[in-house]
Amino acid sequence: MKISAPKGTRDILPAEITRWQWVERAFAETCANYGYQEIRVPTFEYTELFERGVGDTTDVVTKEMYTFTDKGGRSLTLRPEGTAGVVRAYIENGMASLPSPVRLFYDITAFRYENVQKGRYREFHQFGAEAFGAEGPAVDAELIHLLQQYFARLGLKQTSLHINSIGCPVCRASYNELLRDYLRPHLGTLCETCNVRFEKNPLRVIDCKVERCQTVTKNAPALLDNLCSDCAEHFAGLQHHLKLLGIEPVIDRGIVRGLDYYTRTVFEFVSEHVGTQGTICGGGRYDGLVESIGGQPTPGIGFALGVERLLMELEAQKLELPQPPLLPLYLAPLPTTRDAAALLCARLRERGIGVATDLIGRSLKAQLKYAAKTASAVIVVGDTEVETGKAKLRNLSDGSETEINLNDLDNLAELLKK
RNA sequence: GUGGGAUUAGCUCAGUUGGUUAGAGCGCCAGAUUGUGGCUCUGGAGGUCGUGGGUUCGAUUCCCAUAUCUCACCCCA
Repeated sequence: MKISAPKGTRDILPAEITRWQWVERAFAETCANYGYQEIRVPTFEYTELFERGVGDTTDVVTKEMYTFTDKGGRSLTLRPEGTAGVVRAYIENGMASLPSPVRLFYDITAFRYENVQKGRYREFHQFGAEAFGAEGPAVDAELIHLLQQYFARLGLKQTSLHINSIGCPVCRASYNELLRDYLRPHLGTLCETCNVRFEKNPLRVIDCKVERCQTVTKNAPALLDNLCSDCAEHFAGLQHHLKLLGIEPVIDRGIVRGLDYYTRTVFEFVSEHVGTQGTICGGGRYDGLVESIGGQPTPGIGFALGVERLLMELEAQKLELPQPPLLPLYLAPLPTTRDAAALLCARLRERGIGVATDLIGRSLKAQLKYAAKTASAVIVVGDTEVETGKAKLRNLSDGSETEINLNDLDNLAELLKK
């Protein structure tokens, strides 16, 4: 045991792969119901894409990227999130000429160099969806409804939807000045980080967790109350659509989001179980992103969902998760009938039946023990059975036996499918 | 980047006030009159006690460093 998996990575073993496949499949099917099509984009991109797309002042870009130089001297980066790559693909492949809006979803691994803790890894999985070309709030509501339906399908409860609007560049700029004016007299009270935030992105001061910062910001003007009329109308429209769909959001002025590209609508699905990593899913609108990466001005909105966090939450809620299936049949030969069993096994597999037989010369007793753990039925293939063709199919869960004919494989295959 | 806890068999963990061949349960493999599983009994395989230094006659045990895991801050999914 010399080499272990790198820090922040983990193996997903057969014992848990079934639940992964389950959430992946449910996500793909839910997206399909809403007209979202899957897109697969590269695991690494030119570093510049993330610097421009995610924002070169964000923690994700400045401190957490896996960046390297390849043998051709290019600076490449393992994707820290999915949106930038999808936007790049949208532009590069001329998808703007497709019928609008363009709806896409993805299922990816992403990479961030940061300290590991509960629900957070250096290589992690995200599901996401993006919609391009729709400006009005209806598409915002569509994505939120999609997520709500996905969670319902999985049986997930106790997650609440938090929404906010962080405005457009115009109203955010004027708000930032308003906020700075409010904060300036209190700079001495604010923590060190917040003094940096004051210059860089004063919005973030509001969600600082240091107590003395919170007392300062308690009466600070809220961005939500200082939106320009277009943004305010958009946010009101979103609430109207959500109400129409029967979704009740929590208006949360504290949602700010750490990625620079967000505009207007931002939202999170939050759980109470996962502790401080309670945000299972986060997303928002990014109306300026396509243009800043070099495309035509195009409104866009999307979300990313942390798959590890989703699975943790499903477990925390003690929901019944699918278990790895047992093999339908095990064939137990004796030393004299190994060839006959091997042939029978192959013939059944050719008919699409999941079946296994002994490969290592185990005793009959040991084979039955093995079968009890790995299969749901067993047939002992002995000399008598091979000669007469008559054998017993034993159900390993209740011990019941059924007479079968080893020469009538189609019939046996039918029986096993039940 | 900062701080707390941990690291002994595949897994969950004992243990030694520093002393010969380091233990248990589960799991795995095999056997209990050589054709019938789950229970029981018996036996077996499997460990450089995370790694590297130091103190000591002697270190799994004490000290230092380091790695990894884990939890939290920050940030994010």
